[in-house]
Amino acid sequence: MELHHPERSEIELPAVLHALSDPHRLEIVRRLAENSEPRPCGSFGFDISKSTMTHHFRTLREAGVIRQERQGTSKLTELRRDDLDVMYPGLLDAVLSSKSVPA
Amino acid sequence: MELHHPERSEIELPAVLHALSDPHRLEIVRRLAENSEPRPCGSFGFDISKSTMTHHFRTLREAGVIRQERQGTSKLTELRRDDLDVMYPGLLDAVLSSKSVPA
DNA sequence: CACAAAGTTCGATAGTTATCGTACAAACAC
DNA sequence: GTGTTTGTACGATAACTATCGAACTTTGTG
Repeated sequence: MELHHPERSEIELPAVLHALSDPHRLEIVRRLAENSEPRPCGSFGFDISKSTMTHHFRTLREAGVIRQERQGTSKLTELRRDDLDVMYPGLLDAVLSSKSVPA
Repeated sequence: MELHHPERSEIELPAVLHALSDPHRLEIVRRLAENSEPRPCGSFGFDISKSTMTHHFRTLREAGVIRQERQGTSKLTELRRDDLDVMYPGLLDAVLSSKSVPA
């Protein structure tokens, strides 16, 4: 399947806010921000099923929050910090600077 | 009915992000920010029903984004900018500084 | 080739949400 | 009192969402 990523200019604020409003997805974004190396989806030790993880990653990707790329049998994920900082300056920093809550 | 407002320390980030992720509610918050006078709920010319407006204002209030107070037959609404700026510094500014989209 | 690893797709389900119309309540004006 | 204004409560409904398990695909490894 093709991975659809919105262009920078197509990243919509309500979609970004909605993507970040789920505790699991918020935690994913926090961890991606702490460790800026792209990392596979499976490297988050959440206690939820693989198909649910797929759903959350797709939500983040389609909102323009993350970028995903196939790499062998896994899929590397990184934060679209550059694009988000241009479109919505300060938003990601504000979200990330608040205390983390266990997912 | 009693109006429940969360304490400042009880304002949860996912709830705030969710409250702001709806285009109607985002527009309400933008207008409250532009004109800092408390204003009645009916003073937003949205083309949605009164009961839906009640729903959106309740969502914003229970998330801790707005404060509401009865004043005669109407109800005055104002942004909880002080509390939001303490709990999540920069968040509201980042959201408000992005271009407005018609609801 | 067979097998393992990492994700996706496909229902299914239970819960939430945005919307409406109608009926109701509270405060005010007359 | 009768209305008027402003908003709430109550169903109802259609759409969306978070979750799962089972089957599948793709890539790499032996």
